[in-house]
Amino acid sequence: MPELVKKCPECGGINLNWNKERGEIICRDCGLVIEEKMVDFTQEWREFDSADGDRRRAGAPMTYTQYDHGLGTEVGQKADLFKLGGRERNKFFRLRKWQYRISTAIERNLKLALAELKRVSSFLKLPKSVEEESARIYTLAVQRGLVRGRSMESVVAGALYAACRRHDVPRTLDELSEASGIEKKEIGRTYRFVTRELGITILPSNPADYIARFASSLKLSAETQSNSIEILEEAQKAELTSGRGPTGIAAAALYVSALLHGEKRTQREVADVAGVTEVTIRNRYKELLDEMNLEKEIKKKKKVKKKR
DNA sequence: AAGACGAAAGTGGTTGA
DNA sequence: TCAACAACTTTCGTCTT
Repeated sequence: MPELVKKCPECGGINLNWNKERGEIICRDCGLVIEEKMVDFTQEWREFDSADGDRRRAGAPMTYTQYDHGLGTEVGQKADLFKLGGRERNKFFRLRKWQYRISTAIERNLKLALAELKRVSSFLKLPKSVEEESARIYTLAVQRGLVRGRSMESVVAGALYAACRRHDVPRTLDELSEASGIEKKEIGRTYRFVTRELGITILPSNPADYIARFASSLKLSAETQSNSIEILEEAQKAELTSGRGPTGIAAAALYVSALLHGEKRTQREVADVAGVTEVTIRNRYKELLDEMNLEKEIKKKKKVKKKR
């Protein structure tokens, strides 16, 4: 925490929280944001100049979730106006006008879009890193004019979806669709379009990334969860996973694992949280049984039950 | 009665000519 | 641009628990 502020000017509290990432100081008692866009005093761990090892930089940390990156400029201020002569004053107005024209269209769009983005992101409880990434993607998309002809919201949703995938915190299209109010296919379309145009490469999502979330909403034990990941790994070796929807595979692995651990969930329940149908689970489930020697274990379970 | 299973027909998207 | 194709869904009837 920099020396500048020690007490909250509003309530006098000393319980201040310095959010380095956003360059804000916030009073924990009254919630007042005391200082925004302040200089980040933490060191930059990159070497700028090999001649001296001095690491430094200046300026507020840049962020994409603020429409002007937190670095916006404005030509002149009203107060300066009175110091200028007629000619200078004309020049001043001209410059201001240009500045306004250039930036206003894109910025207004970004301002709205980022508000929407934050809304959806917080609805889905996405981490800050994903939010930043998607804001970056959206900004690029706007600059390339990719939003034209598409609704702003759908591009936002597409950017979020892409960011989720890149950060290995995949959300299903259904979830994104629910959070943003955009149709699933529309999101998928803009997602593909934007990533293609921007040359963003996305690895196919790993089913294991879904396990944790599905397991917790099904209230399954930790063992069941880790076991299902083992099942997934075997399935991947047996090449059961390529070309299939990752959610279906994750759901099936979880279903099998739950059976083996005596924490049975119905196919319906698993299907619902995974956003697939029972039929898909059945198909994957059957393949899993075929390829792995799980049949015996399942039968064992059944026998145990009969004895009781 | 509810859940599991499987067949058949339909949908949206990819691929290759 | 169109047709073939694979994955997935919807729907429905049957079997099992």
